[in-house]
Amino acid sequence: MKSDSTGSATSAGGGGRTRNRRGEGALLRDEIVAAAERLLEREGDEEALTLRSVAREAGISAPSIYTHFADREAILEAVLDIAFERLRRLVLDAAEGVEDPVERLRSGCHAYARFGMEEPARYRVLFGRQRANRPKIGSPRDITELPEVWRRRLDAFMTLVEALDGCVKAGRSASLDPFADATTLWTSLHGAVAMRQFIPGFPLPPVERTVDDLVERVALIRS
Amino acid sequence: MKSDSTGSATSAGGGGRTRNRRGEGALLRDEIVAAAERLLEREGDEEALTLRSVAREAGISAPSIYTHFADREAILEAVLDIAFERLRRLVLDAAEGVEDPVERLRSGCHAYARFGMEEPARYRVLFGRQRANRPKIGSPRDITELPEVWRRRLDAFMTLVEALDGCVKAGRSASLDPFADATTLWTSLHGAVAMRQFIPGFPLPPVERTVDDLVERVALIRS
DNA sequence: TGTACATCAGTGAACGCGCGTTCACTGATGTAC
DNA sequence: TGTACATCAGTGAACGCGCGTTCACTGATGTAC
Repeated sequence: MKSDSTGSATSAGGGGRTRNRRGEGALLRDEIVAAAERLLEREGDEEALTLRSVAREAGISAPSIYTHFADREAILEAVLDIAFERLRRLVLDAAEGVEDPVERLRSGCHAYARFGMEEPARYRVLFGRQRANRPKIGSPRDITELPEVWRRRLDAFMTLVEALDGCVKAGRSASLDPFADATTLWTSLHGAVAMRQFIPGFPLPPVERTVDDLVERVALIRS
Repeated sequence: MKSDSTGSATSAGGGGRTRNRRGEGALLRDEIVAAAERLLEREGDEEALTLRSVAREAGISAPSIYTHFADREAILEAVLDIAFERLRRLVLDAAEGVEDPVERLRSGCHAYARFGMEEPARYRVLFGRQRANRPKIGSPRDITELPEVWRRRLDAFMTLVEALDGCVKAGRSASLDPFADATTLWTSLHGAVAMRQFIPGFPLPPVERTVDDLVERVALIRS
């Protein structure tokens, strides 16, 4: 019951997992990441991802991790990668193919909020407590000066900026500064999602309604 | 340099602190809380407040804490108390005495955001990672059903609701649902503050401008 | 005024825990000859 | 086809660390008589 070395998660009982064949050692990397993802979803908290807990969940010994990851931080990095790739995909897919610029913006915003509500642990990995490697730069002039890791994370955000631009160009938004208004819209969406995660018992309106209100009002959509 | 028992923080050098006189033992409670506050501000992270680190900062031995606090959690509770009392005061003071309802709302919102920007660690204690004792209730009908600890925390928020109500009654806001719109305004302020803390290098507009935009647009102020 | 004693404020040593990481190893598997 | 050997995938034991908490204690200080 309190065994440390044997995680009962993957193959449980008897002999434990069978090791990979020669030349297929790299497969374990994926198993480790999958275990970390499982743990994250189950515990809902990045802090639950210790090197040892991940190893336990994957059904391997702790030192085995080091064949595939430099240290604990590298595992978190991999989880982070997955999270923002997923957010990117969801937002891009939602906007893709939607012709009407306002609907395009709305659709992207709803996808963003839905991700936050339905995959709260992953969302928090992206935008919860700040990680070690946040940008140290003082005040970049524009988004392209941000470090690579941040640009990738903000890909989804850039979709919103472009969508709002589209609304302005089509005369559907009265925004005088689409970039600034897109950032405000984005941080407002973040607040809507984060607070709903934080105080689940609080009588906030359904997130869909708040998203609609925010898009219309913050992005100055003409009705 | 790596002494554990002697924190060099308060009285440093020679004999260490002088113990309180008989009957004045309760004074240590305040010293402990003050040490926790100092640590919080210096480290910027609630997690830095371990029972031992607080004791070190206060210049006392770890077990001495137990005379005044049941456990580590109780120290955090005290820090939380301070944080939301401070937020309450700032927002109430900002709104107090301002006659014009729109200005009253604006003033309260700016105070909220200023608190978040100027005392980020304290703000995060209030609205960062969720604590153990968040409300377990399902879906309260209104705010008065929330547990005491949450009602106190949301006192500042209620000021915003009332201020928005004032705007509506004065015909200065077109809001049809002041409570819902106040919550949206609040979570948007939270997002604006939280994201600025999270990505300090990102070229977001000055928070004051975003706050003004949010008040005007989300609260549907007539201009 | 003197003294025995209770109380109070606080300490030092120790506990068991889970953590990240290192190290020497084991045993199966493929390969060169 | 047989065999010695290198390589690969992964393990078990151990390390030092800081943590929260417990326990028996110490020494100064006020108080009862």
